Amino acid sequence: MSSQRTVLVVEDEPTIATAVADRLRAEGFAVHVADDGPHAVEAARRLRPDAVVLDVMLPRFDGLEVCRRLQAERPVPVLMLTARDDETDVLIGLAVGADDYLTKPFSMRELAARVHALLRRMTKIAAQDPPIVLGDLEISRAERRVVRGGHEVHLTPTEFDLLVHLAGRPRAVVPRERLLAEVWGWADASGTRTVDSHVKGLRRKLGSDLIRTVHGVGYALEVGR
Amino acid sequence: MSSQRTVLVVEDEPTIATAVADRLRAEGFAVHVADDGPHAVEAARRLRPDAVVLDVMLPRFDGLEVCRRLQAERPVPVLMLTARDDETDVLIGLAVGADDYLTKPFSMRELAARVHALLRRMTKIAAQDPPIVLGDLEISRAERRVVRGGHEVHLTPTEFDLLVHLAGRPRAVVPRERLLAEVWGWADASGTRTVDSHVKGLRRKLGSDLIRTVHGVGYALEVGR
DNA sequence: CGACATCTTCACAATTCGTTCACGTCGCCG
DNA sequence: CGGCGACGTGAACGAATTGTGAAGATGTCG
Repeated sequence: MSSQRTVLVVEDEPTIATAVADRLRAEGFAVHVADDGPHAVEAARRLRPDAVVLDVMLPRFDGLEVCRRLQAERPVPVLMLTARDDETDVLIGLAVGADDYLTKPFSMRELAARVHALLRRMTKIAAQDPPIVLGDLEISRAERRVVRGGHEVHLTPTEFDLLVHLAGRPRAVVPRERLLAEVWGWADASGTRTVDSHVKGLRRKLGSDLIRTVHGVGYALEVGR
Repeated sequence: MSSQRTVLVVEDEPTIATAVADRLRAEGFAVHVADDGPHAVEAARRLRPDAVVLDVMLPRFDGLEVCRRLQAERPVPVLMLTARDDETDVLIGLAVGADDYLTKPFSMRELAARVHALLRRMTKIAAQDPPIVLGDLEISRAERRVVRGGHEVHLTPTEFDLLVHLAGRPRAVVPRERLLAEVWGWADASGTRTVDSHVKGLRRKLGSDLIRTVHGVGYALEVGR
């Protein structure tokens, strides 16, 4: 249950990156490092880290842009590293969704403390974010776990996101296009069977009665009120 | 938020469209862009967005016309973008069902704030679009389900859409030409028996007393008040 | 590197749906 | 009352949509 937390460090300066990564690993985190904007967004998408440590100055596109994109895809706590004590950076950073900031130079001790604080704060918020209970189906978004009929079911990340989106409007039909947009971030909905594939997975794991298909439109979650 | 919100942006100017879309994505919305009137109506039908950001000036037919058609199909909050501070536009916009408006030039920040406000307001007012209840007939558009006399009846997509359009004006005669236009999107109403065919299906499934034929004109839903 | 998990696509089968056709019936009008 | 056009109906065809198993690609982890 208290599974290891994952932190994504986005920093192009190898010296700093290594130092930060080592310290956070010593604190018990699983750490991944990305060295520019595109890599960071990419890595976050795959990794779904519990927190991101983000340098403002980066190759390709900067930390602010990264932050904006991360928040657009999935809310994630961000600790921003600013080079100078420039209030502008800080304000902009907070505007695009950063949750805390640290001015270089900073001590590793302080960094670790901030990351811990960030995660504590976030898990508190997540804990207030109540599980979705629909009949005999229970979805905990904070823990990303699903229970049906009393026992836990393992879902892949995509399956989980899909289920959450369907559960957001219980019994209502969610168009495939909309699922593609919200879960996958795709604009083009033609010629792909991805949604169907994952619905198949959900039905296999959760029972074939859970998801109703509405021909020509989309899918709907069928649950007791 | 329980589930991500989808916004449809209707704007033919690529620069503005991109800027608006990016900002809204950064705010956590799933965004789709349509670049003219027909595309907008089409996209809204498939996507069922939670809100629409709509430019008044558009190719093919203008924003007001789009707004009118959207409201005719399904109530959806609309934020209208007007080029100049012309009160006429604003008044007409509000008349055809827009819920708020913004005069160009506007800041992205303001746009985002308006969209958020729109959704907050709307979710409070209409938690869900309520089912249509007509005598012993119950139609849930969100679930795309129909119940008559207490038990559920399965309708095909076209049958369902047809029924909804008839139920939109209970007891009134809806001309076939109008049905063809609204349900099928056909301009040409001659030489086809498609409407009749689907009315047949509805009568078979829901009872022959439900739909009255008005010779030479169209059909009407006959239901208790 | 090799085992494993995940995501997406592909090809094929099964199902569902839409439209038209042919023909019988009905209603309006002179 | 007779005719003509509109409507009802069942069948049937093709088209579109979905279910499904498996393969390929990619990435993760030890």
